[in-house]
Order: sequence, then structure tokens, then C-alpha cells
Amino acid sequence: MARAQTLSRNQQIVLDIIQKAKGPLKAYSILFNVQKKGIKAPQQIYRALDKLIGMGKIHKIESKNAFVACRSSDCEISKATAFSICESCEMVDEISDTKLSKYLSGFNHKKGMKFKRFNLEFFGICKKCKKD
Amino acid sequence: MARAQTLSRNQQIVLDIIQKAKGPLKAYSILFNVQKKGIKAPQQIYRALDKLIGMGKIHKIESKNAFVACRSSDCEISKATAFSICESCEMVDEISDTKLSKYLSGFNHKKGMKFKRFNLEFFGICKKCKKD
DNA sequence: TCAAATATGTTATATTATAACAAACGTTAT
DNA sequence: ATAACGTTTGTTATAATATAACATATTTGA
Ligand SMILES: [Zn+2]
Ligand SMILES: [Zn+2]
Ligand SMILES: [Zn+2]
Ligand SMILES: [Zn+2]
Repeated sequence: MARAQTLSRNQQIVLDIIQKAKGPLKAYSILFNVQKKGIKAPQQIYRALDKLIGMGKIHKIESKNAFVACRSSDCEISKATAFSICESCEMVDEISDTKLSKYLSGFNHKKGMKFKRFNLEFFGICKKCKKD
Repeated sequence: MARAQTLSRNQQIVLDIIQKAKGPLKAYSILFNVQKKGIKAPQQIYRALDKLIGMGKIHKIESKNAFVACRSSDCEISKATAFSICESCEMVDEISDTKLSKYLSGFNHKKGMKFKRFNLEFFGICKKCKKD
């Protein structure tokens, strides 16, 4: 069983650029940024992204088709993710709120479905954008 | 001010097919299904989808890039949406739980951002799929 | 050291979504 | 009525996002 504790070359390159970024990055923007490092095809990016998501190192912001580094130590397996998203500047902030997370993790569907995972996205205008 | 109480031709066609569907529909699958009615181009579908979303008649399931009819009378403006999604059969069910909705609508970000809207997606295996 | 699993490189293609422009239609005010 | 306005439609082209398929290389571990 390959419990990938260590990242492969491409995975590390992709993770680095996502972690350094100020905001969410799109797959093709990552691709353009790493072409100098020898990565040439979308597949290579998407494969790294998939693995990194699986490890909980990054998250996908579904409403934006973009990727952010995980800033919380809680969600190593990305089972319970929540984000705040500014509709003006595109800023994304990972929410780690224990109460919220517990509340949602304990939430059960009336129709008897047991949830394994959730993703929550809040939208609004961030403080910085409100000033303008 | 055009308060579209009434749907346009294409909007009605697209809404009809989404409402009749058993599960979420993708834009291009809608397109193929309405070509007999004279709709020929993706633009026509996406324009109708945008308007219908704006009216709260349908919702986009972000993690699937697919669209479902609104089954709840609560979310006329799609400000507070929650879904349960089966990872096996792709079934999507809109959750309308007043307590959940109130809890999330009242949730405020620590960093002072005021939320206008949220979307929540739960994932698991539905009852029907569990039996297999 | 050999087999299995994982990662890579590469080309091609599928899927999802928007841009741009022209024409038709439906209101409403004059 | 008719001009003016906003909205909807039709249409062609293209952009952006994501996966298929296959060959090779590298790592892991029995
Ligand atoms: Zn996280
Ligand atoms: Zn902002
Ligand atoms: Zn709804
Ligand atoms: Zn199911």
C-alpha cells in the first residue's frame, strides 16, 4: 500500500506554485507557469492535481474550477471543506470553524442517506472590496 | 424594468426538459435533446440556463457541471442551496431543511465578510445504491 | 532481482462555456 | 401608429476545461 507521504516531482512542482499563489489558480494557468520546469501537457497538471486533492494538500473550488492550497490542518482528507469567496475580487478563504464543521458532519439526510463528505461555498463581497 | 414573470420560448423548452428529467442534466445533453425543437447552438442553451438560474427555477450542481430543477419553494433566488449527491448513481436531491438553511444563512465569517449566498453539496452513497 | 504499483511523457480528443454580431420581438411612451 | 428601448433569438467561431489512450520510466517492496 503506497501511502504517499512523499510527493513526486510533478506533484511537488504543482503544489509549490499553488501554495505560493495569493489566490485560486486554474489548471491551465498552472500549466503555463511550469512550462519552464519541463511540464508540457495538461494531463501532467491534472494528474498532479488529482493526487494532491486525494492527499488533502489542495482543494478544488468547484464554482470557479480553480485550486487552492489547504490552509487548515483539519481537513487532511478533504472530507469537510468550506470556503468564503468574494464575488468581486475572486479571493478565496478556507473556513475552518470547528462548530460549523461538526454541525455539518453530523447532519443526516431525511431520506436515510449517510454523508461521507461535504463542500460548502459562501459568496459575498470581501471587506477589502467593500471599501472601494 | 423587465420582471420576467413569464418565460420565453427557449427558456420554457429548457426548463421543461430539466423538470422532466430524473436526474441532473448537462448542458450539451439538453442541447441534443432539444434539437428537434429547433434549438441548434450551445449559446441558446447556456443563455436559457443563466436566466433560469437567475429566476431560481433551476440550480447548477457545481461539482458535476449539471443542472436540476428547483424542488423547493424556499429558494426562489437561489441564495441558499443544499444538495445531497450519490457518488455511485449520480442522483441529486435538493435538501430543504429550514434549520440547516437558517444556521448557514446566519453564519458569519470571522474576517468580517458578510455572506449573500451559499451552496452546499453533500456526498455519499444513496440508500438504493447501498443495497447492491 | 524481479514483479507490481506508481509516475511520467506525449499526442489526440472530448467536454464545457463564452465572444461577437446581426436580426427579430415585445414593451411602452409619445 | 411608430420610434425607442430592452430582451430574446439565431448563428458562427473560438476559448477554456478536462480526459482517453498508450508507451516508457521510476520507485517500492517481497
Ligand atoms: Zn483544507
Ligand atoms: Zn474582494
Ligand atoms: Zn431550489
Ligand atoms: Zn445512488
